[in-house]
Amino acid sequence: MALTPAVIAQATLALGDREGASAMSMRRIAATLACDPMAIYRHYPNRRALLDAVADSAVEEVAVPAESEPWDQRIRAVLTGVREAALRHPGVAEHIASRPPLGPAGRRLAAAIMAALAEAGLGPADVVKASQALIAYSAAGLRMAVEAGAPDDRWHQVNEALRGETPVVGSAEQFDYGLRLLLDGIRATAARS
Amino acid sequence: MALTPAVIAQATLALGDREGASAMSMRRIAATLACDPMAIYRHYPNRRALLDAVADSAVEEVAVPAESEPWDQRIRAVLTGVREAALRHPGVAEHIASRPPLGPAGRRLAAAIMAALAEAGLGPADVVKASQALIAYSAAGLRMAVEAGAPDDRWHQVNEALRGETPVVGSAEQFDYGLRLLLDGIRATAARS
DNA sequence: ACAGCAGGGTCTACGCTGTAGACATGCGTC
DNA sequence: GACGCATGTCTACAGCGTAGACCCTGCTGT
Repeated sequence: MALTPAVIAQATLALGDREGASAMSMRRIAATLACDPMAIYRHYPNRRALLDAVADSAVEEVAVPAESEPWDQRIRAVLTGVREAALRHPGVAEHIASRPPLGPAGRRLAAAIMAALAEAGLGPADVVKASQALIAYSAAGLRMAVEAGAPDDRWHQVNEALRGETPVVGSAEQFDYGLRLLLDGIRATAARS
Repeated sequence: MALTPAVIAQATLALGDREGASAMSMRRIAATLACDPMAIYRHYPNRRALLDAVADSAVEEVAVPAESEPWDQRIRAVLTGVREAALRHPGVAEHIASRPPLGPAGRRLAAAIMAALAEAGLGPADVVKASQALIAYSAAGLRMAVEAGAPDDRWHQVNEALRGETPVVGSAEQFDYGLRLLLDGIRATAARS
């Protein structure tokens, strides 16, 4: 298997899926590729650049919703799509949540969100700010979901502390609730202007 | 200076203020305390527990707003207070944003938020979910603010990409905008029920 | 056909990390 | 005085990202 950026990224993604984020060290990645760790640096300048590429490739799975759908449905589709794609690849989920959507797939989705916000009636400045708020919220929710999975994590402890019904921290219901709050707020803001 | 948990935490906080998050390694902390790195483990089980304590001590600076104020003002006061306290201590800011408010200071503030949400008219289950949404959003905004400070960071690059006016990613205005969206959403939800 | 060059893979090594485990020291109690 | 316990010290381990030098291989210019 020839060593190319795409091959490295795909192997890294698979390794992260199998063994989690901490397994994605340069040495472990190289081991699965049966090459020297330093060989990877011929294709990526550093580890962070590689993880950026891996994160973007995971986000590629998310479909851009049709423009015929209402703007709020489109935003929900994109953000829950990213969330689900990230949770399908827990190894890179935290990295996805940590960085702006600068890869091609990420930019495509960010553009879809901003288009939907413009359609909602927000001005250009508000579109940027609202999209940042949506992305920030989603990133944090994703991060919580990933961390609440590890039993030794503090978020997991919070879940146990307020046990009584189903886990709340990091759950899809929790995520959706906050997303609704934001969309309600956007609707109100758009109506005011 | 006798080595106690409080002394260690305070020295760590000061070190982080001076030299940033990456300086807060066990060895560097021990160096400023003029003790062996392993001595710290007599007072904290591991590095994470120490950072938790440091984070909580930074949050202690935030005042709980008077109950006479309207509920939304109280929430804004707490969250912007935490944000400003964290930015005053950039070394632990990211750690504050990464973990639930489990220390005494953090729990006090979380309780204030939940009380305000109850006063807004939310039911018990919604209080929990809305508070999680607020905390998640604030954590992400804080994280962005910290990272957008480093010139090599990707969020910083996003700022430069959409330059045209003042920086938006991680700014206080940006944070406040999203917070208003959430509070508007909470108001709408409370009104519906 | 042959020299030269560049791209890609390998090897070694540096400085750093968190922390386990054994050892030393000093102090309060019986 | 003897013990035990808390505290600090030392060494060592397994791992990390990656800089810098080296080598091989295949293509290009003449």
